[in-house]
This record gives sequence, C-alpha cells and structure tokens, in this order.
Amino acid sequence: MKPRPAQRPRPAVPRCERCTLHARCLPLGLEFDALQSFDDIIRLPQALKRGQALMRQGAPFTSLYVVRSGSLKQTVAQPGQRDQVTHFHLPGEIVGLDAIGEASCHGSVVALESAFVCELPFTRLEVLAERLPELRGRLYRCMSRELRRDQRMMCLLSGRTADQRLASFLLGLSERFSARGLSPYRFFLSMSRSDIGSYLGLALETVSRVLARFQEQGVIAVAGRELTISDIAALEGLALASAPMTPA
Amino acid sequence: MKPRPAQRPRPAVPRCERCTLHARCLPLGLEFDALQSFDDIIRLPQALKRGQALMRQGAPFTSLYVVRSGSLKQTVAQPGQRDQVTHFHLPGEIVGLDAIGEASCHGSVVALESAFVCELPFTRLEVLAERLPELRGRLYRCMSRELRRDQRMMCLLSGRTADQRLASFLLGLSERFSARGLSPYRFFLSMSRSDIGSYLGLALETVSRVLARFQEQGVIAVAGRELTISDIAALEGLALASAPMTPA
DNA sequence: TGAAGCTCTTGATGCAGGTCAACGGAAGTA
DNA sequence: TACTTCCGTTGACCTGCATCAAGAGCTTCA
Repeated sequence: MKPRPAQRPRPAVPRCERCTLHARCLPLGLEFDALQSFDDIIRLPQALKRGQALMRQGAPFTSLYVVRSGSLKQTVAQPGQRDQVTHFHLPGEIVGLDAIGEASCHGSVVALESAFVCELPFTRLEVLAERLPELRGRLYRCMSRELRRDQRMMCLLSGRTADQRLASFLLGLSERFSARGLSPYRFFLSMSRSDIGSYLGLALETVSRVLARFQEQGVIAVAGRELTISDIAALEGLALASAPMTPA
Repeated sequence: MKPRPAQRPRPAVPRCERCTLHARCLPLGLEFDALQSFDDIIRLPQALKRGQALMRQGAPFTSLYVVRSGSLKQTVAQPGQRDQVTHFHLPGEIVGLDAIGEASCHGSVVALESAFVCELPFTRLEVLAERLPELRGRLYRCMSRELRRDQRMMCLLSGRTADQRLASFLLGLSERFSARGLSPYRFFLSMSRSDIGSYLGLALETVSRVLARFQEQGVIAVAGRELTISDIAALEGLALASAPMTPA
C-alpha cells in the first residue's frame, strides 16, 4: 500500500486560522486541534477565471466549496426556458449545500470574476464531523441560515414591485460585503444586469431603468458596475414601502 | 433526585415502526435499537384544531415537529404588508428546520385542518444524533432537500405565468399526496384560495380564475376544495410551456 | 484600426394580472 | 331562523412590467 497521498506536513498554525475569512467561515469556533484536522481535509485553493465553471448541473456531487475571494453565480437550467440565476456566492459563503445527499449537483456554478475557492470533499467532511460536534452544529446552522435566506427570497419574489426587489437586493449585497469587512456603501457588481434580472425575476431592461431612477432620486450612484449607496435610509424605505402606501 | 420523567416503558415494537408514515419519515433506515432510542425522545402526538398555532414567529425555538396527519401552513409576517405563506406542510414533512441554530422561530405555523404532529425536542435529537450517524445523514438530507425545494419555488415565482404557477402547484401537491399513498388525482385542498395566492405570489382572484379556466379546458375539476386532476399530461404541459412558446 | 461581439441604456407598445367592487353560498353563532 | 363572517366567483378597469427595437459604449481579436 502506498502512503496516504493527502498527508501533508502540518503547519504550526492552521492555514484556516490565518485566512482573512476565518471569522466568517465554516470552521469558526473549532478548537486548535480540530482546526488542524479541518485544515487537513481542505484541498488547496483552486483558482477560477471569469466564466469558468466550478460545478455543472448534473455532474457527480463530491465536494462543498467555500468562496475565498471573488464571486460566483449559481444557475439552474429550466426546461425550454432561459437558465435562471438562483444564488450569488460571495467570499465566506458555502457552495453545494443543496446537493448534500444527492448523487449529482443541483445547479451549475460559474465564476463571475477571478475567484479562489477552497474544496471540502464531503465524505471526508462527514468523517470529521463524526468526532467534532462543533463542526456538525456549524453545518446545521449554515444550512438552516440558507433556508431562511431562500425563504426571504421567496417572499421578495412573490408580490413585490421591481423597486422593492432591487432595493432589497442592493441592501442585501451591502450587508454581505460589510459583514466581510468591506465597505457597505461602495462596491462592485460582478454580475451583469441580465444576471440580476434573472435572479430577481425581472427583465434586464427593468433592472437598468430602476437603477437609473434610483440614481435620479439621489439614492444611489451607478457607473457601470461600480455602485455607491448615497442614502441608505432612503434605500431601506424603498425596500419596504409599496409605492403609495398609507402608513397605518 | 427524581427518576427521569420522560422514561417510558418501551413497547416491544417501536411506535415509529408501526406508524403508517414510517417509510417517509425522519427515522427511516434506523436499526431496531436506534429506532427505540428515537422513539424515546418523541413527545406524544399533539392534536391541533383548525386554525390553532403550532409555533409563533419569534417564540423560542425548542423542537422540530413531524406532521403525522392533517396539514399546516407556515407564514411570515411582513413589515407593513399582509402575512405571506411560505410553506404548506403535509404528513411526513418536518416543520422547523429553518429555525435550527436560531433562538426563535422563523415563522408562524398554523393548522389548516385538524392535525396531529410528533414533537422532537431538538437538544435531545442532537444528543441522539451524536451516536447515530444514520440519523445525522437523514437530517442533512432533509435540509438539503428542503433547500432544493425552496430553490424550485424561487424559480417558479420568478418569471412564470399564473398558469404555470398553479399547474406546478397542483402537480406538486399531487406528487406529495401520492408519495404518501394517497390518490395523486383526487385530493382535498385544505388551504384557502387566498393562502394559495399568497404562496404563489398571485391575487386570490387570479387563483380562482385560473382554476376555473383549467376546469373549462377539461384539465381539472374543482368543486370548492375538492380537486380532481382529469388530464395530468395536459397539466404537466401547462406547468412547462409558456403560452405561445415556439418549441425550438 | 476596424469589425464583431458583448453589455447597457432608453423609448414605444401591449398585455398579464393586480385592484376594486358586487354578489352568492357556506359555516359559525345567538 | 336570521345574522354575521368568511370564502369563492365573476366582471370591469388600469397599471407595472415584459417585450420589441434601436443605438451607444466596451472589449476582444484579427
């Protein structure tokens, strides 16, 4: 028998611990030793170029991935329709939770810009979770959070106006960026208007128009894909209020 | 110290095993012994009357529930808007997965008709999952399946016509009933038109009109809440095709 | 340098479905 | 039995957004 090929010399400090995303990532809360074990099962960060696929719908499911930098979109092919964007994945977020227990990937995931991802082979993750209750809990919580996020999305898609959808979308991005230590007011939209439209259930023209209108109203400033939120309170108002709402 | 109050005499055959839903429920695949332990942590089935709440949004989260009979709806309160229906729970389905890792319930869950539910105190479930890898896997898989279901819902809500939404909804119900050994062609809608509308992002009037039209077309027959699918192939067609679609 | 893609914007038009309104039937209740 | 409330249906109207279309920057590549 050959020696285990994946056996790597352990660094003195776990690599995860030195990762800038550590505070936001799956292994958060693991003890030193546990973190070492976790480190051992991670496959070295993979680089993805813009447009490159991380997984393809229907391909065998083997691993979860954590976004380390860059961003990706998840799409599902619709029979007889255009593909639909179901998620945008930002740094620190986990890709593939929706394929657990399935043989194959549920959607395709493509890089929107240059990106790095860490691979977590799922069977090894399961084995590790066997002895690390902390890790198990983290996994459950990640999935549960994802469920809540999807539900919020369902609420958004069901019976909200284009303005509300866009406003919520921008606020959501702002929150996610700021949680990762980036500016909540100024960020880059790595996705196209068409992607945003697909995600929000709007035509790309509508996305463009609404952004233009928000800009006219002085709520945001857009220049191509560079976005600045000028008046976050107003944006929050737009996300909630139906246009001519009579405040109770 | 008092003896453990929850200690009940174990029946010779686990109660779960005798449950008609066993083949569809969480403990599926557990060994005899594991099933006994599982049995031990279940709280006796609770009866709910129509309109009675199983959990309220914001209340402390303590337990998962499995629907044993009847049906429930989950709603989330929207700031300044009408409550929105996010799920219908049928027998064999688990309620509360979206609250795991949270202190409080994410939505309210109300019985749509007389119903029975089994309560699974979550902390005890976690302890049990510690020694039952099978159970852990089941839980992951349930959550993952839920994620996929929500995603399908998001796709449905985003850019599908009222006809497609209704058709998919009815097919989904049909499938879920048939998976539980009930007729896929004839079932009772325990939810109101308004609930369906809220769930599908449509006005209740639209739900009513579309159902009427489906009936005219001979695809279904509706009498109040009694529904019959007369032509399931046609219904599947309606679920997919956009009205004047040019098949590529 | 120009041609061929793109992505994005902006304008004009039409329709699916929301909203308002009125009514009939069923179920609960006094 | 009548009274109230809720639910479902149907009609009329109107609006938000999709769709179609044209053109303007931007890359990319030969």
